Amino acid sequence: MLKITRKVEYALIALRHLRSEKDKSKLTSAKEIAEKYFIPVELLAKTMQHMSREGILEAVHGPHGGYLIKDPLEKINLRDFFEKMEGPMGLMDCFFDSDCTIVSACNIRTPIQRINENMRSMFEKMTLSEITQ
Amino acid sequence: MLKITRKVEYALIALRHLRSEKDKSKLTSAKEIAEKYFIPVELLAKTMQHMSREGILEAVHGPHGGYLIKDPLEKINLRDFFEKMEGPMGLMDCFFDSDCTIVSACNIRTPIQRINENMRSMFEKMTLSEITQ
DNA sequence: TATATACCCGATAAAAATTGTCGTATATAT
DNA sequence: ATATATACGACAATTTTTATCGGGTATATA
Repeated sequence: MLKITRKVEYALIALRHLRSEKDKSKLTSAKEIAEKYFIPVELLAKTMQHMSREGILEAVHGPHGGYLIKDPLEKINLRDFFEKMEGPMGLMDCFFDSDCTIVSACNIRTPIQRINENMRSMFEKMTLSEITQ
Repeated sequence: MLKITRKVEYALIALRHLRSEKDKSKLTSAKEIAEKYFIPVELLAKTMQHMSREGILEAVHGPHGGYLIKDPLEKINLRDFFEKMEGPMGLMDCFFDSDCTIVSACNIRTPIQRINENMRSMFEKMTLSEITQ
């Protein structure tokens, strides 16, 4: 309950690793990171591909290729990051799918929504750079 | 991701219902609430039993029995409530289980823990009464 | 230009967690 | 006595998460 997914976890590990690279222009491959942190290669690869699609990382193909952090992590807040990786964030499903049979009778939608906003705004105030340092 | 469980959801629905009962000494059965909100009876029953074990509700056996809110909901904060219902709250498993193979190499434990504390303290500032009104 | 390396991505399989059901027991009002 | 309601462990079904597989494309280098 209230947990982040492995995908997000792996993404953070990768970012943190890339960030702590002294030479900021050094490329690091998914394989390299996966091995270092004992993460399934394929899965980490996909995760990094995802970040690259979202413009968080920059990818370079071919031998000696790999990834690079694109924009300063200070610029990306945690809410945006989580939602880029996992879609809209909500304590309950009913905020995205609408196929909830209870919905009409539901008596907690509004209050939950309030908490949700609190949570979103909390994450909005934190940036990726705070997690990766 | 970052979702509450149905169990907690059902618990909140039940609390909200009990709370809005005009006659504060009126008992309401699990069956009654389950039918009103289209929740599986057995599941809601268990959830209410759980709340009763935790001292949130008071149970009365036998015909015309049911549940009653025990102490004012203002007194219970959301962190306590969530943790009573679902165990310790943490963004990642590594804060409870210690059987994470990465742990020694993990580079994000500390920062994640910081966010975790933020989240816990956010929920600590809200009480059950805010959700159920 | 052949080859090896690395990114890219959809489909699918395996594992885990959540959600729901069942059977049985206990308490109590009528 | 009986019907109603809570109590609870064990199990089954479902859903979600996690991981793997098989095929692609790009590019450095020999």
